[in-house]
Amino acid sequence: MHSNPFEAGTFRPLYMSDLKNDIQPLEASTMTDMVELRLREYLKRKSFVPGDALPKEQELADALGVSRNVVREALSRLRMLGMIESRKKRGMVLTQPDILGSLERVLDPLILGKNTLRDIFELRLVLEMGLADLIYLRKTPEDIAALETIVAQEVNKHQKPFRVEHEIAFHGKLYQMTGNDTYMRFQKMLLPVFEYVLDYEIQVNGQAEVGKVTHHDLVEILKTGDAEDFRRGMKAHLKPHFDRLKA
Amino acid sequence: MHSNPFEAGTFRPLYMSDLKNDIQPLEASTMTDMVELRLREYLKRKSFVPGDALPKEQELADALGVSRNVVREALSRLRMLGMIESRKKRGMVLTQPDILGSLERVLDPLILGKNTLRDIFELRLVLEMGLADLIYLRKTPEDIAALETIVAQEVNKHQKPFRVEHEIAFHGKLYQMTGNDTYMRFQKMLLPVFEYVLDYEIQVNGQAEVGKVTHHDLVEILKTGDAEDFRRGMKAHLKPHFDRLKA
DNA sequence: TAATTCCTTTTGTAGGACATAATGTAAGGT
DNA sequence: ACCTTACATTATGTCCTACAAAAGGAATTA
Repeated sequence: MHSNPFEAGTFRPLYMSDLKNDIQPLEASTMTDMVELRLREYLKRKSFVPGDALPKEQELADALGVSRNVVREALSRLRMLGMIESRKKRGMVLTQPDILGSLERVLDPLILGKNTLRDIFELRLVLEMGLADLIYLRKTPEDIAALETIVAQEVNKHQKPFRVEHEIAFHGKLYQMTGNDTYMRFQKMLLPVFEYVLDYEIQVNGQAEVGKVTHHDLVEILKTGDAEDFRRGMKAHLKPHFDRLKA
Repeated sequence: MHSNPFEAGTFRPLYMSDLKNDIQPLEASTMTDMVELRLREYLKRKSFVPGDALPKEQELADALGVSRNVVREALSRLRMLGMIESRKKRGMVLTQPDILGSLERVLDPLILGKNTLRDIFELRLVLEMGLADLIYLRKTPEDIAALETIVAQEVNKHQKPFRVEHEIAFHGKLYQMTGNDTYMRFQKMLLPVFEYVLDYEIQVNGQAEVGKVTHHDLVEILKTGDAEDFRRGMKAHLKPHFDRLKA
C-alpha cells in the first residue's frame, strides 16, 4: 500500500491540461449556454460598470430570439456568480461579483478527483510559503501580540479537534496579517481539502508527522528575523508535507 | 498624484472582511436559490460520486414542491459549475466540477473593484514566490533546455506586445514545470488582472521598471543553485512589483 | 406638505405544450 | 438465429401564457 492519497497512475500529460481553455467550443451545446456567453460578451463590450441597469428580461429574450425562459436560466447563472442582482420592478443591475463565491460551491473534497486534490494540496503549501513577503510588509506589534496569545493557548492535547482548531487559529491569524482578504478567504476555502488529504494520510500511516519548527518558533522569528528567515522557518514547519510530495 | 492603481482610502477593516462567509443568510431570497442549496446538500448527503444518475427534473420538482422551471434554473447553475451534465433521455449525471471554470467567468479586471484588484495582484506575486519549491521537486534537464530556448528568443524590442508575450512564455513554462495543472491554470487566469494593473502603472509612471535579475539569471540559478537561491532570484526579479506595494 | 390609495411595471413562479434526441423494442428480412 | 429497420418511449430543451408579488410612481385626500 502506498502512502499517497492521490493514487499513482492518474497523471495526465501536460499538453492536454488546458486544451479546453485554449480553444473554446465551436458552439455551446444549449441555447442557455449561448445566451450566457452572449450576455457576458454584451456586458464586457458595452463596458458596463457596477450599478448600471440591464435591459429587462423580455427585451433580452426578444433581442436574442429566444424565450424568456432561456434568458432566465442564463441570468440565473450570472446571479449565482454575483455578477447581477435583480429586484422586482427595478430591474437588474450589474454588481461586483464575488470571485471566490463560486469556488466555494465547488470545493467539495468528496467530489473532486485525485489529481485536483493533489493540486490543491500543493497550492496550499505554495500559499503558506508566500506568506512571508506580505507579512513583513504589514505586520504590526499588535499582530505579534495576538499571535503570542494564540500560541500560549496551545493545548497539549493531541486529539484531533483541538489540534485542528489551533492550527486554523494560528495560520488564520497569519493570513489576516497580510491584509489581503482574497488571499485569506482563498486559503480558508482550501482548508477542508487540506484536512481531507491529511485525514487520509493519518488513516493510512498512523500519526501525522509534525515539523521541527513550531508555532512558537515562528513567532520568535517574526520578532527578530527577516522575511527570509521566516520563510525558512515555515519551510521547516511544513517539511513533513513537502516530504510527502516526494514520495 | 499617487502611483497606486488601487487608490488610497478604500481599505476595509478586517473584521468586516468575511462576515458574509461566517454567517450565512437565514433564508435564500428566491426559490431558485433555495433549490440550488437543497440540491447541493442532497448531493453531499447522499454522497453521490461522479457518474451517478440524478432523479429527473419533474421528480425533483415534485419532491421540492416547486415548478419544474425553478428546478431547471437551479440545475442550470450546477451545470455551469460543471457539477452535472445532462443528456436527453439519459437524464442527468454528476460530474467532476471544473473548479476554476467558474472563476474564469468572473475575473474581468473591468468589473472587479480596486480592493480585489490589489488582492489579486498580490496573490500573483505570492504564487510566483511559491514556484521554487515545486520546481525543484520536479524539474528535468529537458525543462531547463526549453527555458534556455525561450530565453534565447528574447527579443530586445521593448515594445509591449513582444515583451508581454515573452514574459508569458517564460513564466508559463516555469508553472508548467511544477506539474500542477490547477496551479498553472490559476496563474494563467490571473494574468489579465496583473497586466491590467501594470498597464495602469505604466500609464501613470511612464516606463515599467524591471528587476535586476533577468530571466537568463533565473535559468542559471536553476542549473547550479538550490530552491532558496532560486527564490531569492525570483524576489529580486519581482522587486519592482514588491516595491510598488510599499507605496 | 404629508400620508394614503391605486395603478403600473418587472421580476418570480407555475403549468402546459411540443420539439428533439437517445434509448429500448418489436417487426421483418436474410 | 442474426442483423437491420422502424416505431414507441422517455427525459431534457424550448416556448408560451398566466398570474402573484414587490416596488416605484402618480393621483387623491387630509
